[in-house]
Amino acid sequence: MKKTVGVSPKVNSDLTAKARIRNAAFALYANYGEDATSMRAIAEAAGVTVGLVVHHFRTKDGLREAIEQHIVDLFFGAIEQAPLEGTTPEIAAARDEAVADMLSDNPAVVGYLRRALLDPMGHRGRILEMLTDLTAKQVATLRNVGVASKAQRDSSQVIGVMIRQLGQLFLQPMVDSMWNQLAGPNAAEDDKPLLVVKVQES
Amino acid sequence: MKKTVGVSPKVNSDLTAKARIRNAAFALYANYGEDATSMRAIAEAAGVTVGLVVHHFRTKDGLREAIEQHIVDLFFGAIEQAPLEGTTPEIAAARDEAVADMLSDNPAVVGYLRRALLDPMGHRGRILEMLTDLTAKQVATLRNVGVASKAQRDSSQVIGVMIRQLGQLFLQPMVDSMWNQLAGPNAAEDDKPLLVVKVQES
DNA sequence: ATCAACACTATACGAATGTATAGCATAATA
DNA sequence: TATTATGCTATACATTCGTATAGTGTTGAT
Repeated sequence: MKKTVGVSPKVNSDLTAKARIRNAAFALYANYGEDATSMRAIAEAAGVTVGLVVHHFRTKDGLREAIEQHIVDLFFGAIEQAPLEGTTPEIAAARDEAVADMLSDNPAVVGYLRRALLDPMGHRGRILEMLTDLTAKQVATLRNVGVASKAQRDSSQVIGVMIRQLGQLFLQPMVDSMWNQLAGPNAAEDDKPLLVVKVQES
Repeated sequence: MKKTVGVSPKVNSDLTAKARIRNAAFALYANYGEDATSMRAIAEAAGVTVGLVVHHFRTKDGLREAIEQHIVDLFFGAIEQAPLEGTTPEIAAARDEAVADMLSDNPAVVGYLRRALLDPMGHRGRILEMLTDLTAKQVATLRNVGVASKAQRDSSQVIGVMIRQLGQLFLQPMVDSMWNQLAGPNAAEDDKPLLVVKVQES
């Protein structure tokens, strides 16, 4: 395997064709959805032919698996690099911020997850399970080091983390769209109402 | 394996074929999305042939327009029948409840709107604009009768109404899915964390 | 230098899609 | 009763889809 230690993953031209294909498909899926994205559109966006897409990923299912694994890697990388020092809320805040930074660096993640998670039952992939598992393992790890608050049940805390980090991102487009229609495009951004999404113990 | 989604055949049996087709398409779109639903699947679910679908709605776009108009009618009908008596918060509560009842009677509305509203950019229909308009007009009407609270700006209140009524419905499946995976299918439902979605003045 | 593995293109095929058209039966209208 | 409109079926067509296959050039190990 050819290594791609170009250290600049943003520059697409330095990437292997396989990575370029995955990135192109990722962006298209995030913007238009998997159903509305053809293999030919992916190939064209990546600057290759359809045959090469099939060669590297075999099927469209394989392509989605690669994309979803990539998303999990991004989450893992973000959480991993958050520092483990300070008080419990400080640690939680640091982890939340690391993930928030990753999401803002990779907008396709938000778009893809919004589409995948709004359809939790019928979705063909397993990205929600994978991310829930990842978050649960992280919470468990923190607990074992004695960091996390033990006041909440495990499940509640995991759900809280996911919803806090993703819920707002999913609903915000709806708020923005309505705000644009109601207040006009040149209204003061400061007046836009603030969206609050959280979960609380029942 | 032929599975009927959403619509009970009893209610369906004395409807016109045109209404049956719209209802079938509505339920399928809500469950699987428009892209994943073929005209032939709609025809089969409605017990007719493809030709009749085309005969009544011309194109797939026409079918979506009919569905979205039907949704607006359902909202309008629900709001219209809410009583205009009592204190301001009582009126607001009555309207919220009327809409909540309608949504619980028509689960396809929730499913359809979840898909349409979480995908505000790529969506081909105009259902978000239509519903925002409808809600805005309702708020204006109440204001003219001197009912609504004037503390909030118009836009904020409209967005608040929409988000309160729909936001939770959209995110709840994600919470449920995670709760199932983390706590198991036979965990006490009472322990499931509560989802909170709201907007506040900035 | 040879040979095998790999990256990649080109073309083709069957299935499924949205839509168009022609025809049939029944009910309304004259 | 004759005619016209309407609800509906059946079939066909062009396009697009995912995927399979065969082939070309290039790289890397022996």
